Amino acid sequence: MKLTEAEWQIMKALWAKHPATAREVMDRLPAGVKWAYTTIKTMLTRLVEKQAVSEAKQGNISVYDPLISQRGARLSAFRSLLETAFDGAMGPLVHFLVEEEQLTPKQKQELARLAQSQAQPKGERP
Amino acid sequence: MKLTEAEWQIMKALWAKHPATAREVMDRLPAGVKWAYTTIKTMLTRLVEKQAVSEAKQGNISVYDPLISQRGARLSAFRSLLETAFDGAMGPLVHFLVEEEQLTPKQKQELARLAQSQAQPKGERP
DNA sequence: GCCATACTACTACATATGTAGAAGCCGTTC
DNA sequence: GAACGGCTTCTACATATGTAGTAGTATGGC
Repeated sequence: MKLTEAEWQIMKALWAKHPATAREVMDRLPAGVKWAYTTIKTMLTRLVEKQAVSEAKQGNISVYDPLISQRGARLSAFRSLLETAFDGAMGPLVHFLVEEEQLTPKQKQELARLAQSQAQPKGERP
Repeated sequence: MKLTEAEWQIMKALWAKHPATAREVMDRLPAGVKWAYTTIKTMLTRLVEKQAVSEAKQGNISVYDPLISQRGARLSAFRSLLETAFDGAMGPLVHFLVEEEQLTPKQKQELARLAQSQAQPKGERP
């Protein structure tokens, strides 16, 4: 499920609160995003077509719900980046991440800590 | 410098060997990619317009060179993903990376190792 | 009952992206 | 010197994406 930039904005608003009406989505868009109400409707309609969002009518009002999770969306966005920009392999990305800046020392530490705890699970969990 | 999927293919071929003619680029595209020669030319022209690639004439033949590095392209693709899908923060991405699968245990170990070596620089640098 | 709202469906349109054909120019080969 | 093959520039066109207007319809307030 590949989302476009604009679709991400809508989805984020929906994930933040759902089910939600188009108007509610509108109210939750980041301050910078100033779209016409009908633009939001268009995006929502497209997302419904894509089956990223469900639409239910309450009376004549549409109420939307995400059908894909943020995690799922992140996963596919991430995989897509990995494919096109990093030869589809984690190796180059890990290298890039750690070597080529990006991380503050603190984040590096956290990363190291997390990675380690994952790499060597002591009392593993079912 | 935002590259599209197709443009990435071209750039990868160019990074692999450059300067290169359109035909050389064509020969270096991944096996799966079967584009008409003129398609490659179109992509190259667009990349030149975008200033991602330079074009020099040798006689009547165009020879292309990347103007942006793979590293640079990766960086901006990465940042773009971070922006749209991970709230622009490394935190969520690091969490995602480590928690939400993706890494083999081996990679996690490597990541931990790399991250640690970076996180605790002994003779630090200004 | 009538009006102002708010909502919906449909249509529109510019720009971006993927993909390629057509036509013309030039050097190599008989 | 005519034909062939390769290169170039232009043009084309479908689909995707971003963004929104218009017109019709239902609803709550007075």
